[in-house]
Amino acid sequence: MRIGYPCINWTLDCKTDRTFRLKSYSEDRLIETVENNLDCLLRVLEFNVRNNILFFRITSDLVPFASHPICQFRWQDFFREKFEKIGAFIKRYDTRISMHPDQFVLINSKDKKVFERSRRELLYHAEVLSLMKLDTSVKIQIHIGGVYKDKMKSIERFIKQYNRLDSVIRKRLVIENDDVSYTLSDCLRIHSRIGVPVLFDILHHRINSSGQNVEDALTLISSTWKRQDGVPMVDYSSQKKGKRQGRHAETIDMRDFKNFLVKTKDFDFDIMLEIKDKEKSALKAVEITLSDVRFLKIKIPKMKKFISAF
DNA sequence: TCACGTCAAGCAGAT
DNA sequence: ATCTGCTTGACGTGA
Repeated sequence: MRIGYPCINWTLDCKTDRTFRLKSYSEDRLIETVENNLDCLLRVLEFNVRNNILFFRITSDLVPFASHPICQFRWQDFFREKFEKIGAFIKRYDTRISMHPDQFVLINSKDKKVFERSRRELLYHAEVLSLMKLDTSVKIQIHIGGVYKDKMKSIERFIKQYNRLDSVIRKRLVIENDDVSYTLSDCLRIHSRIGVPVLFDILHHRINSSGQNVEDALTLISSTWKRQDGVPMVDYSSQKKGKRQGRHAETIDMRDFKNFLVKTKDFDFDIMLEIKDKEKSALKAVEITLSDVRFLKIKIPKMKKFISAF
């Protein structure tokens, strides 16, 4: 099991998701921003390895406007070596990477233009991971999309339009149950048709449940991940107390987390902590898994000492 | 230096 | 009809 957090590290004094306004787009601006984001990404990954955090979600904002028509610059060629260097670091320390395109990516949209924009955005995500030379266990997670007042038709449209996606996208795509529309059972039904692995989101399952307990859910999703997909990925977060359902907590609820670890001790998976304070909660989670013999299945870096990445 | 209006993209649910 | 949340505030103009 690896423990991770998404996109942002608050401890370091750099950002991996710096951006700018579309109106201020220029090649110089793009180069400057991407250079900053990639350099920072390597620093974040090194911070993570030093702290036994071997799972990390890379931000979709790494290359601003990458899938927008305004971007004609070949950032792939310009930054090829930097991407390779980051990828080498990731592989060397056996870090698991994921990406999560944002809410505008909709495979099952009724609007051809929305589907085409989504395809281009997914291609950008797949390109980033290919440039890092990462294998197909490195996944891009998306939700099923909109319901458009007819869930059955929208699921069929998802399947049809999924099959039109480029193979570089399909081999990395995984689907995740969401908090309002598509449940775990909906995702499993889609898996049975097209074989796409299912990522299990604990909090979404609590809010928008299809009835399974956590153990049964993990059994079900585990069989959707094949050898080339790596171990299953799970999104974990605590509900923010007294707030609207689905809001993420400020920091990890250690009692709830320990309960979860005990319940799931017989499964192997990588866990993404979707919690506001990011690496702080990940550090707490790593600490408990390393200090309590009941949870000793956590992965630690292959090499104790490592050469500085920068 | 700082306040604050606005930012590529879509949907669903709340107000 | 309009606003908010989503994985996350922060860019950039004007004073």
